[in-house]
Amino acid sequence: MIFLNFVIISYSSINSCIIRSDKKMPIFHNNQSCLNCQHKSEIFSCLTQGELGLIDQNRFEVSFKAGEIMFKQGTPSPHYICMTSGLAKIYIEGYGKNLLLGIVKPHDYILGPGIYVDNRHYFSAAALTDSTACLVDVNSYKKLIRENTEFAEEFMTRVSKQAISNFEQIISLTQKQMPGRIADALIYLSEIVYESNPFEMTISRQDLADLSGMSKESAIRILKDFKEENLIRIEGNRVDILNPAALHNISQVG
Amino acid sequence: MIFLNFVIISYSSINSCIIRSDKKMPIFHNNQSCLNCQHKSEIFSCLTQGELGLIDQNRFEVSFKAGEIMFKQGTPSPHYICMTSGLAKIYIEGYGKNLLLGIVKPHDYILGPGIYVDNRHYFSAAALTDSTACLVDVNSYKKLIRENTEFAEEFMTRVSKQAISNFEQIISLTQKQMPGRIADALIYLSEIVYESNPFEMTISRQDLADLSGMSKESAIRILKDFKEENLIRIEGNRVDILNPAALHNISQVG
DNA sequence: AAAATAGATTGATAAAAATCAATTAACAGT
DNA sequence: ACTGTTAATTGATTTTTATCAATCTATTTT
Repeated sequence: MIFLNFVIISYSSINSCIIRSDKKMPIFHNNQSCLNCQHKSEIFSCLTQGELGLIDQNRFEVSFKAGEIMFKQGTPSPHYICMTSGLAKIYIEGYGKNLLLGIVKPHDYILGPGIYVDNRHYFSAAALTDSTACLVDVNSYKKLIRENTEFAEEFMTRVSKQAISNFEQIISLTQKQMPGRIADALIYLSEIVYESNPFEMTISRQDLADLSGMSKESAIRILKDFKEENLIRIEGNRVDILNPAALHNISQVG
Repeated sequence: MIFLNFVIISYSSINSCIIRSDKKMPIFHNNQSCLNCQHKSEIFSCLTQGELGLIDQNRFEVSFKAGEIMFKQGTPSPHYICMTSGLAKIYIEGYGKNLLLGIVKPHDYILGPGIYVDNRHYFSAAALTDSTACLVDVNSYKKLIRENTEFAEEFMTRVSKQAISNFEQIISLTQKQMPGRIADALIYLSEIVYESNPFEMTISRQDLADLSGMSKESAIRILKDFKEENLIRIEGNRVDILNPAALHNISQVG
């Protein structure tokens, strides 16, 4: 019981930290090293060249096809994951259904509380689109946290910011009615995940429902209601938020 | 959006870290220092005498009457709180109603994600019974995290363990039906908070409802059902779990 | 002891949301 | 183009849960 979580989906991160050329592994689209990576998260600017090299030497890149499971709740977690392309969902497998915790994209990395407890995953991840990601040894990350105070402090700050937005999510799921929760999900997708409006929704209706803590039929009905109220327009997977102010209002009212 | 939280209610902590004698403040029942405190949380065993002294010099003790608010969501948070006697509830003030995140007792301390972000509280705390607590300067804690690697690592571990149990709470609230959630709450109260069976429930029905994410009427009805099924016995505030196995089963089934 | 107050309980009802069943649409493979 | 498969949609219905109103109980105040 009790509440209040931890780490996990960073707002941004090492990115383009692509492939280390290794003859035995398939070669991907880019094989630069972390050292000259152009899209590093600010948190990594705390690191020396040597420290970045440590990360670089303990990573490898994999690709996932849409729908593939990246890791599964309960399994050992020797790596954290930096998304380099595509989207993935993070979800808890609960009683019969899933709770979608969030969606990660390039610039995000995935790190769970298990790394400081028993090195197991406490949630699952699956690719939503064809994706590539760097898998980095967790111990090298923990080593940096131990040895670089600035890095550790920045990490704590990111974890904390995450925690604060999580509170909002908990309140949304437990205290808002379905329209409010769907409004929150649409705002999240538009403003945080796809960063555009209109946007192409690459998640299924079931995923949207899992993100909002309801059945997929209910999620579809709320979307329909919003459509009829001219709050949004939907054509296939293209979602256009016509009235963002009203949507934010629905989010507030619950 | 997204999820997954942070810090906050530690499983155990500095305790009996009672009053520093200060003529200008009311004197409480004990004025030993942290240095010879008999009930320190294991995490503080990482600290040197000097480090403990730092905590000792930056704390003071207050008492709260039952029902009094200890701090309020949104206000600045210059201290973290070590409970030294009594019980307190931690809750988020949501849309019209509260979500009770957990109950703290002596050996617990309260620390929120705000300390690494904007030094504000993201939840409120109120005394459930007459209580005493040490308020300790947050910066001295953060300083220790920065300077003592072992302490920092232990802190991360505690935060992570907390996070893991939080996942269970999120799943309970979002995926279980009312009987499952009340079962979880009763198990939490018996096994974690009061550590006894039967136990004297010092929280109100409204608090129980807030802890389980439902209306107080619904909480009462589920208790009645459990009583009629001979799972529990209730006399006033005394709760006796007659069939813990069945209660755990209800928790599992949802 | 009587009155006042707040909390607990109960029943009746309404609202919210899930489930079930069926249909339609989209799409991959042949 | 046809077939099979999966996802999306819709309507009908049931289940779950909240709300409302009233009563009861315990406790405190006078």
